Amino acid sequence: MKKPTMRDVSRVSGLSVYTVSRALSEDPTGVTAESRERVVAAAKELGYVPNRAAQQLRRNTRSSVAVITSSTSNYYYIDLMRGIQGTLRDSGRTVVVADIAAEGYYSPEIEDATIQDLIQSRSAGVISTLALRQENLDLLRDWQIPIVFVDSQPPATARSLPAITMANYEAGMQVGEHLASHGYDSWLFLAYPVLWSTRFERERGIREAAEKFGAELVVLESPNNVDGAFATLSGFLDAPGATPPRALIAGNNPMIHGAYSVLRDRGIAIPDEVAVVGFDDFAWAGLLDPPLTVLDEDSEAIGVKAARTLTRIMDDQRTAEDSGQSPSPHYQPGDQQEVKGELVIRRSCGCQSEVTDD
Amino acid sequence: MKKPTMRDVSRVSGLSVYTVSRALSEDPTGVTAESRERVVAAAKELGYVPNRAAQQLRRNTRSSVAVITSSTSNYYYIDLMRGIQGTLRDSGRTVVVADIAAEGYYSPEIEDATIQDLIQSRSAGVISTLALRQENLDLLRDWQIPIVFVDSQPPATARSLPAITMANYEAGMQVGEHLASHGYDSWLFLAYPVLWSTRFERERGIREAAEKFGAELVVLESPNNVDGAFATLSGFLDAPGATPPRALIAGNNPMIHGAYSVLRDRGIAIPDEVAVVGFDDFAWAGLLDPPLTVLDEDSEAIGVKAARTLTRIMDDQRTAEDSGQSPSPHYQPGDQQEVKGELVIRRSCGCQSEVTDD
DNA sequence: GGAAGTAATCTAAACGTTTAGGTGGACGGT
DNA sequence: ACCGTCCACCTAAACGTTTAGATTACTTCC
Repeated sequence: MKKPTMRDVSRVSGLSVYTVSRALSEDPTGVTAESRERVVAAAKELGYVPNRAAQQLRRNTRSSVAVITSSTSNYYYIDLMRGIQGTLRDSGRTVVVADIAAEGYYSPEIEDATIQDLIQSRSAGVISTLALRQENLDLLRDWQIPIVFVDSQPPATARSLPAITMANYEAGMQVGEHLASHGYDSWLFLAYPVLWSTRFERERGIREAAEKFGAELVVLESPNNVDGAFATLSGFLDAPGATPPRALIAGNNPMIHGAYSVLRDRGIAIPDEVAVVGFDDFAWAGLLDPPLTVLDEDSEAIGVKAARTLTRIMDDQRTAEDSGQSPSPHYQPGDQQEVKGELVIRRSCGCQSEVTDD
Repeated sequence: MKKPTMRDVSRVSGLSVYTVSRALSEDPTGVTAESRERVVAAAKELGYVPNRAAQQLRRNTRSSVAVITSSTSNYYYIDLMRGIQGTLRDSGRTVVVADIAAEGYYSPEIEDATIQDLIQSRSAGVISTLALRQENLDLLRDWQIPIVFVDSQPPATARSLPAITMANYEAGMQVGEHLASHGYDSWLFLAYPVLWSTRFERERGIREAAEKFGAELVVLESPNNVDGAFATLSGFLDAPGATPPRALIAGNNPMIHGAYSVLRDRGIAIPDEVAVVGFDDFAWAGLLDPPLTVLDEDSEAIGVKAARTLTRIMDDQRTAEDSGQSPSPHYQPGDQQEVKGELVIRRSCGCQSEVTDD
């Protein structure tokens, strides 16, 4: 079967391609109801489906939104994507996923290649969970592709770009306060690399809390995956003369997982010997042994907000273009939003009362 | 900044668009090294990036692979995607994610719209975690878009299509045998809808095991999400005269989650009062309370196999087309693979010995 | 020196859409 | 009967690439 084109529909219906195009468009003005019916019938008979590449070329439109992520080892990504997908579906845009730091190891080459790819396919917009290289941000700007950061901040040199983030400093502070309220005075922050920019503010919050409450703080950096966290924490505990902390703060999902595994393997009791608090809630947190106290960031809501912000920017861009103005993305101050995190208290921190959630 | 086209590069370099095109192509034959340098320099100076829509239109090629999923409430999806993404990246194809059953509720309209969309964008191939409507399979066939099913089977009317599945019948059997070995004789299978075709074989295996070992079996169908599972199981237990089963088999991740939540909320001890076995391993299974015995299907390996199979088919297709033959996708018998599941014994089934994993 | 070959380059026609600018006919008002 | 309006429709030119076929310049060989 040869793929039917608009010309075929034109031939079968006996109407010109112009009329066919008009009849099949969103807003079929200038076409009699009867003609349109003939066109639709012919299209159906032939199994005609428009060629998007040709449409995009001619109309100079973009249709897909790329999500740049370090996703796949981090479970919050599922909720985030759900939020993004659900919101974007309504606006009729496709979601393309580009994982540039699979398994927690980041490579600049993959980042560059990915950006090139996005530009080649003339993406409509980008949502990124990672800070990107300045060079690549410049490229996106030149090509007028709007970007929204989620979870992570834009890099220091481009702080005005839209970003939906958690109030990470306050979150770190909050965690620290809670640990202090239990009387713990030696803390360990098991952290992922700074490439994920949430790290910076979270650490700052924790650090200030430690100072304020006179706790001792060790920050331990691990690759952003479970095995790395496991190895890093094991290595720390095995070092000669090392003393385990009284409380452990796990920076994100993989860190939590690694930490729980290490503690369980060594028979260290949570929370009696070491208390644990994690960042980023996830479905199973309440069913772990013991149920994990986390600072929850509501990833789905963040995803929804990011998608909405991006949609607004893209829509503005299109109307600006239609009225002949510059199609540069127009960012507003309100495009930077902070979402408050919430401490979900379960038992790993030492609290008795477990909140009833799932 | 106006977006530079090939014509601009041609003007700046002083060479024709033909030479520019050749010089920038993968295999720059018929161009002097010097000319090519001039072209590359001009392209770089202008910040030229080829327009993929134009390329696709002219070359009649496809570049992106769509993953159709019911993903986002099911955690095995992460591992699956990791397998697919990693494999496909190497072959230079983009991955597009289309979620047609978010939250476990499926809608045929979304399925149809998604398929239309895939055809419009002339996708190179499809990987689907769900059985699709016959009508849509016909469409994909007409448009010569190859498809590989993962996890799920193709629908009954198209059994010859490629599929990478777990040996679900054997898996069900295996679970049944293990429960029987503990002496449990009343089982409850908490299942998701048949739309996810793994359901059928899993149930058959369990059913036959129940017969073989003389156990009583109740099958309870729930929407494919956590809340649905919670409600369904609660409803069952609350029914007048209902007796809780001695063993509960949870059909997949959301079912496990719902079941664990219900049992914990009601203070029913696992495994002493009700033993639990789940399908599909996930990262946290070993850290739950109690650690969950599961039938693991190695989703990442399945993803890798699916992506490899699809890549082979797409490559064949292209070479066939280049040599003037029919570009219909050519499926081989070996494209149907079954991956063996493995019973990972932890404690929720009643076993004492816990395997040390993660 | 000239025929014949070869390699580098060019010109121009596609690919499948959308859309500016025209054509022609029906209608109504004078 | 004439002019002007409107409307449905058409023709043809784009959009940014790739590529078949033509052209040119340069070698090589007799």
